[in-house]
Amino acid sequence: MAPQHVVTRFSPSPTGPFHVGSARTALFNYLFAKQQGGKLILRIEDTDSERSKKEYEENIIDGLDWLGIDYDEFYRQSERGAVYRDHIEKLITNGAAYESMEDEDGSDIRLGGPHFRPSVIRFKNSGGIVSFHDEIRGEISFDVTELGDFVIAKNRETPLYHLAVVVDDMLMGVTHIIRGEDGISNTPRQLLIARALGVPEWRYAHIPLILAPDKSKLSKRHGAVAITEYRKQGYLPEALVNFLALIGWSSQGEGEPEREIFSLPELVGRFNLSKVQKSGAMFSADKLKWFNREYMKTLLDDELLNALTARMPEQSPAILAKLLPLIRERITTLADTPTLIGNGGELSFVRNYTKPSRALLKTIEFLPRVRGILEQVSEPDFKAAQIKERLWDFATEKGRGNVLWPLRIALTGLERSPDPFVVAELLGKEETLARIAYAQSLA
RNA sequence: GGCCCUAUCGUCUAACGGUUAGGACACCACUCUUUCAAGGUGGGAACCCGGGUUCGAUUCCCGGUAGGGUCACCA
Repeated sequence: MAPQHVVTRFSPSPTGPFHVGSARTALFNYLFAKQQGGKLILRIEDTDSERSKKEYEENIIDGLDWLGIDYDEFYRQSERGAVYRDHIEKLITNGAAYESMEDEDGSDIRLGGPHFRPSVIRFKNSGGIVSFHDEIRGEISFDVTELGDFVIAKNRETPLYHLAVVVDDMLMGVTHIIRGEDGISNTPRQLLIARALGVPEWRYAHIPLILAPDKSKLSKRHGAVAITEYRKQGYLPEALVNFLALIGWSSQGEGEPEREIFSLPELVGRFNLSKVQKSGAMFSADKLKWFNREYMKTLLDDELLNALTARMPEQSPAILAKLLPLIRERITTLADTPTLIGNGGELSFVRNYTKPSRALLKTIEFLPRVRGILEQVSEPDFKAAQIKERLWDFATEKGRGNVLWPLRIALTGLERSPDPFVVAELLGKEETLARIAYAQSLA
């Protein structure tokens, strides 16, 4: 048999914002396809014109782009009406489907009355056991008898989900169907249709669902689920991708170094369907934060600065640049920065001087001496390390708590802030001396 | 409820019959710093239960229990 080119597809329905669960499904499809040297198809399943919205389609496309998941082909089911129509005809012609005038209970639906409904197209189901191989779970079988003659199209023009999916997967040359675990129960119906159409079967892989803290399927009511939301919250796409890849999949194994940080290309290299977990996994916001921090550490200074200034155009880039090292070690996401430099924030002292309260200062006894020492430090030497060196012995002699704490409070007025040496450098000699003098006067 | 899937620290996971059951996140302690953050060091913490199979089961099989998914003229 000739080697078959791998084709996977990600097929969201645009009925809501791009969800982290969908994003992970998309990612797994991408990783597998790329690794196999195959292609990924993005197929918008918008046959339900009532619920499908253009804005959601855009949201999905933008989200994929932001995450760096690119695809090779794009389709929209709403534009493929003729294709489905032909296959509905074909199924009716070869006797696999029929136009049904009866309701589930067998009553004729054309007779009018309060329950009048138009006729539908049903699949003629002869029952029996249908089984398939799942790459992750192994053999799965269903008794399809109970499914009855299920509906595959509203009429000769309008396909329903199962039919559209099967026709598309067939025509688009899909080889591997990688989707959420909730698709397992759809599989037998689709397989029945596929057999009637004479499709060689696909390889299936049903990946576990992402669970909320209460172990139910993750949804809106559990907080942020939209990719857009994470973007807004200042997460880096690389961090989100890395995190998502490691929910329900692990590269760890015999001989593998125990590592968790992987770039997208590295993930492509290591991905393996058979190492995908069988059980659902909870979404851990803490772990995501950790990944984000790890990725932020790797940002170069100017990259971080650019990201920050883009988010806070009203903020002076000069101040941002000055505070960068301090911001860097304090933020989890880019969005944390405004609270840090905003009023009352740990780094707010550069722009606003909060008047130190007497109680917070504790003692001002040594402030004059401190000021005296700092006056001796030359302008070019007014750096954290030098300032610390000059002050250290005196502080140690008098008790560091008695010297350093009041100094820091005098300079910032804040209960929490970076250490006094760094603060002094940031403020500059003149401002530092002025603030100390002011604090002294508070007695 | 029927059908289907699943079951290792609180969470994400490693292990593919014999291990002191490993790592990461979170947590706690200590350290650095008399603040905060970051850093460093250390610690507590798991094989759902019951039967088999086997010299030996976390690992294989069966049952139970629990959790999840799905039961549309939605996708």
